[in-house]
Order: sequence, then C-alpha cells, then structure tokens
Amino acid sequence: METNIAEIARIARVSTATVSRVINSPEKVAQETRGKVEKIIKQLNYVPNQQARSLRSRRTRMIAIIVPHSADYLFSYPYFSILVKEVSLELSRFDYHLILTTDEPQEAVTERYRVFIDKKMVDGFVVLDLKNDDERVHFLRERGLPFVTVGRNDRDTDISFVDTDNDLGAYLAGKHLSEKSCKRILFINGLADQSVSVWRERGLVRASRDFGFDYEVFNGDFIEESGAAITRSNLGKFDAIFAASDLMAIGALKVLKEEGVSLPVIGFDDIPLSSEFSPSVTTVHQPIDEVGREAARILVRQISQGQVTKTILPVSLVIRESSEVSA
Amino acid sequence: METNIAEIARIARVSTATVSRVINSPEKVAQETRGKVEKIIKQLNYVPNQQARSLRSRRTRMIAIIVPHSADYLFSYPYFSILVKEVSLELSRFDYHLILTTDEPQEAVTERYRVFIDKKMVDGFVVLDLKNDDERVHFLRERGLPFVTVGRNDRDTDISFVDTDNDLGAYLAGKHLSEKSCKRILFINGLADQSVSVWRERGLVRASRDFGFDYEVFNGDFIEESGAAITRSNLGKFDAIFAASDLMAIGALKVLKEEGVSLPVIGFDDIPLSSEFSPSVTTVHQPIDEVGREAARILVRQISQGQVTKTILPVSLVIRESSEVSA
DNA sequence: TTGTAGGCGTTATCAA
DNA sequence: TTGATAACGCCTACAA
Repeated sequence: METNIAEIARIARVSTATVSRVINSPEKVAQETRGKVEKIIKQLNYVPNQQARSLRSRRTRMIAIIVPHSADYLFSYPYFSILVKEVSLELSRFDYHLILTTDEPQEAVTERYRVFIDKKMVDGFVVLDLKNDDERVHFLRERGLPFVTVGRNDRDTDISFVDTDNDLGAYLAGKHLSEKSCKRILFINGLADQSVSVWRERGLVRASRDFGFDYEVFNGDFIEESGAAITRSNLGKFDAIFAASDLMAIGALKVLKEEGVSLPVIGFDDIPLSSEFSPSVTTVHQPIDEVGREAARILVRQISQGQVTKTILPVSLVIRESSEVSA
Repeated sequence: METNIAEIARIARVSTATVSRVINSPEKVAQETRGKVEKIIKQLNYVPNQQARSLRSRRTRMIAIIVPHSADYLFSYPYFSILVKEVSLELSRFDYHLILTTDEPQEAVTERYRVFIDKKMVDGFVVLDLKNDDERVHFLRERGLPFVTVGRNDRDTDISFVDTDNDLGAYLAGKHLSEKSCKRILFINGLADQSVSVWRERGLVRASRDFGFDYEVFNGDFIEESGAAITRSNLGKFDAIFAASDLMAIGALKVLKEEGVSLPVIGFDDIPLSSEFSPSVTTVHQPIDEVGREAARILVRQISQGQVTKTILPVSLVIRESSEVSA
C-alpha cells in the first residue's frame, strides 16, 4: 500500500488536514503535533503526490521552454545549453521543474503554448529568442499566464524580463575599434526581427557618433557560416569587423585567414571556444549563467507574488588577440 | 467557469462517463452520441485537465532526463543538445513531455531520480552517459520504473537501450589508419568508467589484431582540452591518432599544427564542426538524431507495453582531410 | 451502448 | 489549533 496523507494521519492520530498543514504551512500547527507528524512522515518516507497537489491547488510547479523550430540553430549553440542548464537548476531550487520542447515546423508559433496552457500543465514560460513584435508575448498576455522573456523590446515594456546590456556592449566594441583607428566597420548583426539585434545596432550607432566612424550592417543568423559568407562578400570594403556572436566572428576570422587579410575582429557572447580559438577572440562578455538563474528567479517571483521584475545584467569587453592587429 | 467534462456532458445530455469514453476509447461509443459529443468539445474548445487525468490514471506522460553534474561537459557538447532536442520532439509525438534537469554536486547520483519517482511526477527516464556499473540503473530497476539507456554495458543486458555500433566504429578507424601504414596509434579514449569507452577499445583491439598495429590508450573526457593535453605529452611517440570524440580530435589537430607535426587523425561523432574545421576531420559518424528519436520510441513502448527493446544503430567512417596526410 | 457513483490524494473552507 | 468534509476533474467498475 502506497502511503498517503490519510495513513500518516491515522498513525499520528490527527486529521488529514493537520498533516497537510504540517507540510504546507507548518507555522500554523502546534509544536508538539507538528513534531509528531514530521517524525512519522520521515519514518514512512512519505512524499506528497504531486499530481494530487496540482489538481487541488492549481499549481503544477512546472515551467516550459519552447524552442521555435526557426531557432533550431540554438541547439548547436553553446550559449543556449548553458542557459537551459542554469534555468533548470535554479528552478529546481524553488521546487519547480523545466519542460524543454520544440515546436514542429508546420505549427503556429503559439500552438505549443496553447496546448500546455489548456491542459493545465505549466505555471509559466521562459520565452527565448525574443522578437521585436513577438506573437508569443501577445498570446501569453492574453491568456494571462506568467512568463519571463530573455531579452526586451520596445513594444512590451510592462513585462518581466532579464536582458544584458547589449546596447553598451556594442558601444564598447565600437569604441575599442575606433581606438584602433578603424573608420569603416563591417557590422555583422543577428536577425533583424530579433530584439537583441536592435539594441546592438543602437549601441553601435551611438559609438559611431561619439567616435566618428562609419559602419554598414548585414544580418547573419548567429552561426559561423553566415559570418563567413558576409565577410567573404565584403572583403576589401572595411577595416574592421564587429559580429553579433562569437561564432560569426570566428567565421569571419577564418575567411580573413584564408584570404591572408588581417583586420581587427570583435565578437559577442564570450562562449568557451572564443578564448581557445586562434586567434583568441576579443568579445563582449555576457554572464549567460546568471541570465539563466535570474530568469528562473524572476519567473518564480512573478508566479508566487504577481510581481513584475526587469533585470539588465552588465556586459564587459574582453580584449584578446583578434582585435590586436593593424587594420 | 472553466469547461470540464461535466459541462460537456450537461450540454450534450449524456453522462460524464460517455464524454470520457469519447475522449479515451471512442470506439466504445455509438456513432451518433460520439459525433454529438465531439462537436460540443470542439465548440467549447475543451481540453482535458492533465493533472486530473494523471491523478486518476496514474500516468503523468512526463519523462525525465537528469544530467549528472559530473557530465557537465555535455552542456557545451553539440552532440548532447541535438540528442535532447530529438528526444523531446519525438516524445511529443506520442503526447509525452520531457523534463530536463541537472543534479547538484553534493547530491547522491540517484537522488533526483528518487524525488521524481516519489512525487509520482514521471513515467520514465532516459539515462545518458551510461557507466559500466551504473548506480542509476540499479536504482531504477529496484524501483521498477521504465527507463531506456543511451549506450549499453556488459552487466545490464536485459534492459531497453539504444546504442550505436561503437565497436565497429573503432574497428573501421583502426583499419583506415592501418591502410595508411600507421603502426603505432595513440588512442585518446573517453572516460574509463563509461561503457562507450569499453566498446570503442574493443573495436580497436580487434582491428589491431586483424591489421597488425600497436596502440596505447589514454583517457580523456571528450572535450578539446583533454585531446590537446594528451597529444602534447605524447608527441613523437606515435604515427597516428584516434580520438573518441571530434572535440578531442580537434584538440589533437591544433597541437599538431602548433608543433608543425603532420599525422593522420580520426575522431568520433561527426559533429557539425568536424566538416568545417581545417583540416576537416575524418570521423566515425553516429546518427545522433536517430539515437534520440529511437530512445523516445523505445521508452514509450516500454511504458505502454512493458516491452524491452534493444537497438544498435549503424555507424560509418567519414573520410576527410585529417587522415589524408603521410605519417 | 449508456449511466451511476466511487475514488485517485490532496488542499481549502468552515466550524468547533 | 484542530477536524470534518467538500471539492479539484477525471476515469472506470458495475449496473442498467
């Protein structure tokens, strides 16, 4: 016989309500009864059935991350794995758990969200890969479910998010390049519809005004190939490269090496590979592990206290070999 | 008011039992009633509450993957992300969902398994990173919960698993190197306690007998640094290198380049980076996406039919630049 | 083929 | 501070 709250109650000679209180709000139970019940719980290795709790309390303690198939590249991006790991670990410290899933290509972007909500499976969502105008945000708002976005945009200003200071990061990169006397920068940005790309371009615009350089933007998709392709088709036109991801910076560096060209290159993220690559990659460091943990904390707070939290984490320029060459 | 089975029943003028039957075993309901009920379900956008179903049916439709902190490296390993993605996607096609989590360093290896089981949160587990003598397998066996391992060992032969033909892969690598006239191979294997390492060494042993070469084994931990370190401390002693992961092979290739040494190098996995690296990496291709999907299918079968399935997927040698050099 | 009714294990309400 | 009892939403004997 599986032990349940009724058995504990029987043995402790109290009611099931009291056992439940010992578990959920021990402060409401007298010291003595409480000790007695706790002892029996321990003796029998009793653990509450989560499904029953969820049904009754309408809280599942589950959070979902739904990776859109259009962001498939995330799965070979080290940044993403680390983020997911930290989100999951921090959530578990609050007794929440993470469902990780992908959508299918033919589905609507919001379909999986709808299913999770309708089935009453989750208490909230972490939204990655935020767009400037993000359907998922509209949807979740409408449905009234708690969520936190990683990144922020201009439209949705009253929601919980965690972001890094992308604007400043790009500004620092531009400043550094201008200090290397660069005048025409090739800016390999991310996808244009992603909010992160907007912030980074803003930072570079500010820097170009403050320090007097020109730049031109091309949109890549964060992976190495796109950085390489954009670099290849622009050889000879620029005297420096700033890429919105380390992988694209590495793609650029490979092309430059192939072509025997030497230009300062700066990336973004500071993934592990960047310090090992040759040349090691100058980059804007983002505290990705902290982003993950903070996302978890913000969401838990949003769920339990209905509190909107906005966090912007600092970035820093890490100077390595790839920017230490003459233009 | 949230719509539930009772409301559907009321409107359709049938009992809740009939509505439940329409959902779970439509063949037991008369065409006419069935149509009527289905129509109303659709009209009201009714979706069954998963928590209630779970409580009643004792099936949560949740599967967990618990990554041990000792396998932290997995999170920066492209192989792993792709596996997780495919497992999750395939599971969702059977209406199962994936909980992804990590354990904490100070915990027992089986602690999180215990919690998930005791809370009645999951129907089964995918066990990664299988050891020769794996505590988690003992534990899950004892507790009687369905699970599938990715990899197989000699001890636990009556359990469901999906594996690739690691033995053959290593054999093919050895054969190829011997065809390049290599006589002394540096074998950079994975961690000694992992079952995958055992199979790969077996394959190389067979090849060394069949083709007459010598080899020496060193144990790395699958990441680039360990491949580089082992290569560096063995320079000059071998005329070829076989590494148990592409990342370690790449680490080896970097050291060789640095030192101006040219040796045939073969990796394992065939991660995306291997075809782009310079030199492109000769490697044993594993169908990682299929491994993930098959793991999901096997587990679902194990849960629903109690059926043990063992799958070994084929590998193939992909010959690229890194083995096309003279020793 | 359909309905009645009990129960899955817990939490919440209300009264004592 | 504690207990009795009614939900939570669904499934499934069992009976009709």
